[in-house]
Amino acid sequence: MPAFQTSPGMRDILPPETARWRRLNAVFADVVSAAGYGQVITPLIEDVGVFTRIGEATDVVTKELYAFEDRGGRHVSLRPELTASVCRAFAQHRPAALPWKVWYTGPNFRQEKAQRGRYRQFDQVGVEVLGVDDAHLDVEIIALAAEFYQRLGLTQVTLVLNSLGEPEDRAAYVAALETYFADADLSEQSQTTLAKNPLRVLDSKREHDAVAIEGAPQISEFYSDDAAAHFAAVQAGLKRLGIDFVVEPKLVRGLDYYRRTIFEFQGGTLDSAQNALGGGGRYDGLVEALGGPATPGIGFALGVDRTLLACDDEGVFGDVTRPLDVFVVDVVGGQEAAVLTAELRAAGLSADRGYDNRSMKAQMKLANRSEARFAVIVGADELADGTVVVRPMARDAGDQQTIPRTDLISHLKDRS
RNA sequence: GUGGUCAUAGCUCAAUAGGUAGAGCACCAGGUUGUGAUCCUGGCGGUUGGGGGUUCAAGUCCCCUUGGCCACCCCA
Repeated sequence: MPAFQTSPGMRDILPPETARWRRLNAVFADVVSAAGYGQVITPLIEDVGVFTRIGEATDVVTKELYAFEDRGGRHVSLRPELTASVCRAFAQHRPAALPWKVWYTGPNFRQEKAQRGRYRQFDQVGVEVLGVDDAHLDVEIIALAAEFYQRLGLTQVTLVLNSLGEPEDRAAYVAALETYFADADLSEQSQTTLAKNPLRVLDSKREHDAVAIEGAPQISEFYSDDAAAHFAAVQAGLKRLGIDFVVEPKLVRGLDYYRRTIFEFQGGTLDSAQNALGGGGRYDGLVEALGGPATPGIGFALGVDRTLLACDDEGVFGDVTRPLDVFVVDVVGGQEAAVLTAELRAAGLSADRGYDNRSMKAQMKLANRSEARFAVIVGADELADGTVVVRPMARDAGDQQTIPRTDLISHLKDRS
């Protein structure tokens, strides 16, 4: 057993898996860049206050924060999510040109018990837009996420949609829920939840609570005219773009800052405990809560791990490793391989080589394992003649040939 | 955080009623002194997650601990 292993809930991501990560990020960057979004990179560590503002009734903040005091006595924390950091950055730098449309990718940290698709350090990709209240923006945001999934090849993704109404609507609804649930037959855990955040009771998966939740008042009964109109506009916009969705009145997302539009993408193949691939919503009060000007905002974050799991389950987005062009086999000491790989790489061809002056057989095995398209072989004869052997590695790619060493680059380029 | 379950070579797994750990894959080396992917032979490789206990004897029983997985919780 090794002396050290990754901490609980943490893990290494090694090749070839890392290639899939890069690919996923590249697809995401393509989608959002094409929509005018710029990348932001914010610190992993923030003043803990940045995160405590996102909700006193949120486990992410109250129980799972990696908070500590640094050597200067500052109370800081690893970020549990990125929306708060982006809003803090907005409040700090006050970009003048609105809307401010940004995207990001990176790790987040939550100290909860890990299981499949749920790690203490987990990556998200996401976008945030600040400064625009338009329902068309809600539609655009959702459409971007949908396009991302589509580009990956995922088909079993369900968009679940709801609106929490304006803050006053939400407050009125919460009050109504409190009254209703006070007399309802709830499980012990849900009664605890009720005291902290009545909305969250709707999320309970316990059978005990099913009847009570079924009969609970619906948020839609509390929408103001504006909220109802906004929600209707969002739905109409999605239909116009041919994006399927399901309105789920009981959808309440974890973070407390959401207002009006909220949405979640659920994978069809994952177990319910991890089926939330990603989600987001409108958070019109968050920038203000962080000391900035009153600014509407909306965004989403998508879990990279879970998205990759969903890709596995659907059998899409499989092998993304780029095959090598050339593997150089040098059985005359290794110096020739050093020169040849340098030349090949400079010419834009990918090239690897064998080391330790191993036998030709051993080096050919390496060439085979590397999945290179060609082996370039240099032995004593070739060295003396100023030639190289170019051997195609695929089964039906023809015979190897000996060519002048000076022709190697052009020869390979002709054959690719 | 609570509960359940599991933990044996790098990987996937075996090991009858407790008796001093095996296989496949992978890796390495050979198979007529230059050539891989098939095949054959051989080799390397484990103080059975860690610690303690019961026993003449424990991978196999008991306790503790660490970690994975699953459910709850929460969320991406």
